[in-house]
Amino acid sequence: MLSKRTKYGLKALTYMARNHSEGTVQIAMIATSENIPHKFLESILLTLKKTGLLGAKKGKGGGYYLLKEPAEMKMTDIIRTLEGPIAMLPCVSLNYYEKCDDCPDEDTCSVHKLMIQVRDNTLQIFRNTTLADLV
Amino acid sequence: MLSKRTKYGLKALTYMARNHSEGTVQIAMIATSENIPHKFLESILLTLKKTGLLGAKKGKGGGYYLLKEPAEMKMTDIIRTLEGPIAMLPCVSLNYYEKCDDCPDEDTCSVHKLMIQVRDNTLQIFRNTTLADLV
DNA sequence: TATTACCCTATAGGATTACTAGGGTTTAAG
DNA sequence: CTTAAACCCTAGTAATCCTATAGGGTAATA
Repeated sequence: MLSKRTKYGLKALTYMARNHSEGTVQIAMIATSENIPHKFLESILLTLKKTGLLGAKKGKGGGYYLLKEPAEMKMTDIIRTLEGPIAMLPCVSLNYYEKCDDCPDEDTCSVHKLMIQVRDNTLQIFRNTTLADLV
Repeated sequence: MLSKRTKYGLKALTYMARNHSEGTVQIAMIATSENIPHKFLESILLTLKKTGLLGAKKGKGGGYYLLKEPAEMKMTDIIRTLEGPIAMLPCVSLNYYEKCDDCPDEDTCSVHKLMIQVRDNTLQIFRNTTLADLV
């Protein structure tokens, strides 16, 4: 299951992509428009900024803005930033790999093989979808 | 992310499928062989029994056994029993549907559409994979 | 210089996860 | 018919994560 954090983040980014031409967007705008708790959204946009997906301008008339064209922003990057691993098991994660405690040998683990299939499939969708596709 | 509960359950079922010809299998056997905490596994097998995937025989010489041929046991059934919804959002779940609080209209929600894609893809894998494929 | 809007830390309440404890009940074997 | 094996069931618990809020600090602009 996706966390609300990720879902909210995606909705916020989509909102920004829709209003892309109009410069900066304020937290409050997005929050009310997309029904996201203000302070929660604030922390989400902050992490998106830290990972280089968003830029921000302080002071009056400030706000957040996309650092890349929507068509350049892949789902893989967004979701990994907000949610973490895309894989369903740590032992099949490309970016957050971790060995299983119980499994003596990954190559012969049947669950491992199955989850690699799922991961590859999901990854293909996320790689081929950009923010522009969501608008 | 899959819970350990689901992962352990899948491993246990696979173990049972491998030793399918030999009648009942005891919890202790599976637990030691697959490195699963005994009592935890007990509760997992219990729920698999309640949903009709496993049968059990009490008393000396008893144990658990598969109620269907491995080739008849679909991943969808197993995973839904142990993990719950397969979808990444409640609003795209077939079996555990729930409306989102924030979303006024699902049909125009971009995140919704994306997650339907992912669900359909994952579902196709799980529908076409049986316990026999894992052995 | 006042206001706006982002920036940052801390934390609280609730849910979920991964177990563990402790015993009850049924069944088959000796 | 007794005993021990093995499933059955109910609680509970420590740790972690999730969602969200509080409260103020800082930079920039009008």
